[in-house]
Amino acid sequence: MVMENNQSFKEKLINKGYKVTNQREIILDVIRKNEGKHLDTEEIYDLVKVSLPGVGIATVYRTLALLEEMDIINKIDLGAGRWKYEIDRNGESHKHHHLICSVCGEVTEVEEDFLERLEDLISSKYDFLINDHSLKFYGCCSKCKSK
Amino acid sequence: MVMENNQSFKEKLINKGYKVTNQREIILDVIRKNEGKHLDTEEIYDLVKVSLPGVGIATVYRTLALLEEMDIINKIDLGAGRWKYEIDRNGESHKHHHLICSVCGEVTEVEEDFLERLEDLISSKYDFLINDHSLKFYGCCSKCKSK
DNA sequence: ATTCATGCAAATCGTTTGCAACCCA
DNA sequence: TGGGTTGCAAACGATTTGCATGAAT
Repeated sequence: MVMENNQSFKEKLINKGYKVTNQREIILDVIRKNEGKHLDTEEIYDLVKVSLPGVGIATVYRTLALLEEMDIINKIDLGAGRWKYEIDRNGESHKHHHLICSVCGEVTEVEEDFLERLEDLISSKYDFLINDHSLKFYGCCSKCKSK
Repeated sequence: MVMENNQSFKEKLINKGYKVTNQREIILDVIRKNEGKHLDTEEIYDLVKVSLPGVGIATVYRTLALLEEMDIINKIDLGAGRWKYEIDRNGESHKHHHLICSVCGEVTEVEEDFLERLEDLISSKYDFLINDHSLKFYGCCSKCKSK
């Protein structure tokens, strides 16, 4: 199968003493080719099975944990016990927020980050050192509104 | 045992054809008496067992779901798969944010709500009708910083 | 007496782990 | 060859459900 732009992934694996396997390449490929779709573990598993019918879900869980540890993907907490995976863009994952449609479940990214001043204010008022934040808006997306 | 200010709770139960039981009164009492402590299900269970040693955890789960359905408590999503319960204050539960200490797990409430202008901006730019939002800051609380 | 609620245990769901077989280096 | 990796099944923790018993009305 054809892989694109996974040279650094292979190198990272080798550098850490890990092995380059079909499963790992296909799982990362599925995440890359579905960027923006905010796949969860089960959805990734289903897509990987298309190329690799015999794959076990344990391998998917283990590979997602590995990719996260290697800072290749981020596990995004959508709240309500839901998670999604997305490609890490140089540690800038916290620099955007999510719009979560309560009707269809669609997740849209809001590229801006508006919270710096608010962080400063809270940080001093509550004497709390802020490392990260998570901001989600729940409601109804434009597609669902028009129905 | 002495219960305070649960008249409306009893009335609501009766109005809906539910029964007033010791378990239900004690569980609500525990949540009321620990407001601000952000108890999860297991912690509520442990506290209820003090007054009612034989209680089953299924009863706690069922009663929490009932209290939520009756708008007496809110289930607050703290992210990272963690939840807490708090007394419903007339649907104003979304008007505050949470500081979550990554070291000790302490949850502090930030009473202010700063997001109205941001909501307006996002709402028009993304054509997304916002019903609710969730904002969490992760970091290190003052107690843990000083250690 | 009737009906709903409870406690218990079994079932379920998503995730993790132990282990023998397997495969990449 | 040898150690990391896989698939499978069992284990796991949190939550839910079925059912007979027990309590509230």
